[in-house]
Amino acid sequence: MNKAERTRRFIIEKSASIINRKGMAGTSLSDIMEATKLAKGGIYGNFENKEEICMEAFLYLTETLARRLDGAVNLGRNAKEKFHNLLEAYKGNKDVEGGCPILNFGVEADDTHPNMKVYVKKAINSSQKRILNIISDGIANEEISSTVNPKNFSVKVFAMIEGAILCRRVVENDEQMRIVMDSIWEEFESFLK
Amino acid sequence: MNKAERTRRFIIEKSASIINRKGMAGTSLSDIMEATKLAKGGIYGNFENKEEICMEAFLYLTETLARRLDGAVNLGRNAKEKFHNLLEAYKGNKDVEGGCPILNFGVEADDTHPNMKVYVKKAINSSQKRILNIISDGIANEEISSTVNPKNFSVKVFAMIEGAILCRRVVENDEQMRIVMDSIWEEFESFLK
DNA sequence: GCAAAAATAAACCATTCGGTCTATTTTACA
DNA sequence: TGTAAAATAGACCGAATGGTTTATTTTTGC
Repeated sequence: MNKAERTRRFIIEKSASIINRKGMAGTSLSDIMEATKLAKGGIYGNFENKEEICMEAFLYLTETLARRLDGAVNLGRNAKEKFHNLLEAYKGNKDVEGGCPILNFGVEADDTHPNMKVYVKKAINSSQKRILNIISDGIANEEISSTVNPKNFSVKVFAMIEGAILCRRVVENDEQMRIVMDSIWEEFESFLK
Repeated sequence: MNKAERTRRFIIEKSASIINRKGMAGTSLSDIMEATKLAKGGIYGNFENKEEICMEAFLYLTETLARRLDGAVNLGRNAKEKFHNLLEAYKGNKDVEGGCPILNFGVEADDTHPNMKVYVKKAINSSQKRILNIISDGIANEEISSTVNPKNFSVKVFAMIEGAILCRRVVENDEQMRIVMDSIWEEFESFLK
């Protein structure tokens, strides 16, 4: 990684949580300048424009999150453990400043940033696939009842988690998140053979 | 309603869907001027600042939505019909331009607009209460099994719906919304005596 | 360690931002 | 219908916006 790549990376890392919190429109170049302690030249020498920084910030945030979730899942030795670890990882993810990037960028991008929307779409897909794979594998090795529809379940669980994240952030307490997660887990356990 | 009140109302109605789509930070005064065909003086004579317009726009959007949902619910003669009507009303709510204001304003407000966050919090509460009341009443008149926890169910259903709205808007098709709604309905039916 | 290349600081740009002010028009009421 | 009050248009404001350019500094490879 040469200097340019390192600086680019540095700018993304420093900007990502600001953009995640304040939004794309709400984050100004001076915010980014302050966070990186770089002058405009230093930033625009590495990026085309603000939009490019936002794009990269989103990818960085989702990749970081994906790594964490995948890491948790992979610690499980079977579907039950994997799914449990995934829920716990989501619950404990408060430290990603600003909340879920899929939620934040998705809401802002849907009407105004078609390019960003494509990235968010992919991130939603990956998130649902992570759940789906656990279920499908669980069915394949006869851990989970084959009557379960993995696609439907993964769509539903993902929606519930995103909704719960919204509520946790706005209402400012964990009760609703706990209720939702407990409910997901209860349903999952009923699938186990 | 005198002229000032009418103009104020007019500005809110014209601005609301723009702010819902582009966000508070993403909506400029010139956007509002263009939508209302008013000059700055005409706008600032009726509002203190942009934030006040955003606040009122949110209230207008949520009140409009609440009226529609309540209207649908009240057409039902029992818990089953009421809940069915509510789900259908949510499904058909695509015409509120920009999607659910709770989602849009909630995501933008959570880190940056504490006053707005209070309003969103109240709107979440009302939405959950609408669901909760249907269930509680259904239990009271022995239509729904008393083993159901109305609070937990309403929290869960609300989270699922908001998550589904996000997915519908980003992924740009109704499949996930349909899956989520079908799943909610299936669970609800299992509660009926 | 030196020269070429890459990266950065900072002055600069036009434009837009939210917001104010005053002159004029419109409304409302007697 | 005349007049006082309310409402609006539009010029104006300074600050901040995203973005460009140029001169300087820092890296890099020999």
